[in-house]
Amino acid sequence: MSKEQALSDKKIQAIRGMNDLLPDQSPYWQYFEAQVQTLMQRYGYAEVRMPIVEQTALFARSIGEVTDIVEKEMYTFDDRNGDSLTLRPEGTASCVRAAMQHGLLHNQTQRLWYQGPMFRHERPQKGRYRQFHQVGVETFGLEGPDIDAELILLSARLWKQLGLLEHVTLELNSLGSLEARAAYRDTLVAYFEQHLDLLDEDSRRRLTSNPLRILDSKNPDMAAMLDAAPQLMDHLDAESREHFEALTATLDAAGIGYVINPRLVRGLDYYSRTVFEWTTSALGSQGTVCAGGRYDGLVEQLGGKPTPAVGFAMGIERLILLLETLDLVPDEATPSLDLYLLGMDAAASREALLLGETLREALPALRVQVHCGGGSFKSQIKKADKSGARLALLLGENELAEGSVTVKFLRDEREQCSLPRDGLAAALSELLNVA
RNA sequence: GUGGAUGUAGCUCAGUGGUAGAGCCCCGGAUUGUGGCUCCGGUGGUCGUGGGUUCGAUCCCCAUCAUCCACCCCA
Repeated sequence: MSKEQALSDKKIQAIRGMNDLLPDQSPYWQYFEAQVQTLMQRYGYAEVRMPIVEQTALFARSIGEVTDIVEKEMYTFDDRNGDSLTLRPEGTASCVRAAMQHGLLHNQTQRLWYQGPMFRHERPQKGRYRQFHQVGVETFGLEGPDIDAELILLSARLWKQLGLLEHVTLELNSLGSLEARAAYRDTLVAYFEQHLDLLDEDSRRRLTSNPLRILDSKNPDMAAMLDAAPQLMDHLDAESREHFEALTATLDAAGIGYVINPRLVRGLDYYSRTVFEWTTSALGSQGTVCAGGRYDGLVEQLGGKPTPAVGFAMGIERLILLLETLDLVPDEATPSLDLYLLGMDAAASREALLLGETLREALPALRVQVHCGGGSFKSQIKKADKSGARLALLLGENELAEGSVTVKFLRDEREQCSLPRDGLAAALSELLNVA
């Protein structure tokens, strides 16, 4: 079978690892996004929105040429003029680019956030998709540990709001300054080279690409050797140590629990000093729900003035999965109808449609659905019930003749009643307690 | 990229080498203008796709695509 034939015969479906968000799920997302938006406003962070596509070089230069993300996970293609473009695999690089390009970093500090889709060509799995969504938070121009602490407090407040705080763990580490990190890296590589025979295949590969990540290995055969490896914490420069100690002291004072994980190494090259991760054990192997750190060198690396920066990103799919798993989405997050209007015949149906408009005009908070598509009276009432509405408003010949509506209580044991259409809004407002 | 499991109705799943079933959903009826419960009836499937073996394949074999789980990676 030719490729063309295969394409034409095949049902068209979504790209692997890229999901549709359907009506039963969208309320969860709206709930989460609303929580995030108000939280950011409460901390004085401003939203930015960047394009989904950037020049490939932006990611290669920021994330690191030899990381897995850049080497084999990016959606990269040529634009019609031959430029190499890439669907963003993460948001920080774009955000830095945007902030630099528009002078947001010129002698000022910034607290920014964004959200949107990211793209990585990985094998899909629970909590890991090729198009996934992140909320990113980035701050610029602030070098002290106070802003590191603020970001962690902000994220902790979000977990608290969502009811997740007791289900996630904060892991902390410091990578030291870029210089200290580079020196430690050399020490570590030297150590591993002495124990080459103990390294598994993956780790040998990482010896040249990202030796720090070997520390993170799950291979039990390597555990003893890794335990004996030189510790990052012992190789911190004095300033980084001070920075880290100030951060933990602030977290202690704020009552935020954490675990210092000397093996916590973020995968992206641009991190230095503080790195942290919020993890959960409730999601299987993709347990990192939020992660970030300091990247003081990145702005300069991308051609800007040296600018301290810290940020983090949350994985929205993972957080929503967690909220679902733990049944933490409140019922109010799924909005239900107040009224379902229906008419017995064509004339009454048209009247119902118009009455719906009148009521929405008078009571903006009212949630009203008008039956469309005809059908028997009985089937229309069934639909009213299924809609979840609290009341059904029935219109028929009698109601049209006397200018009334029949109000049927769908959720209460209460006799239906007749109300005049004059002043109906006021009567319903009282009945439903809706403004 | 590697390993394993699974693809049958819109959904959740039975099933057999002789071209298919249940429950839920949906539609209609029992109830001339009244939902939820009950009863009766009905719509709906190229058994993921392509090929092979066979008189005959949804079932056996191969390939492919998709989903899930783990590795890897990471949010």
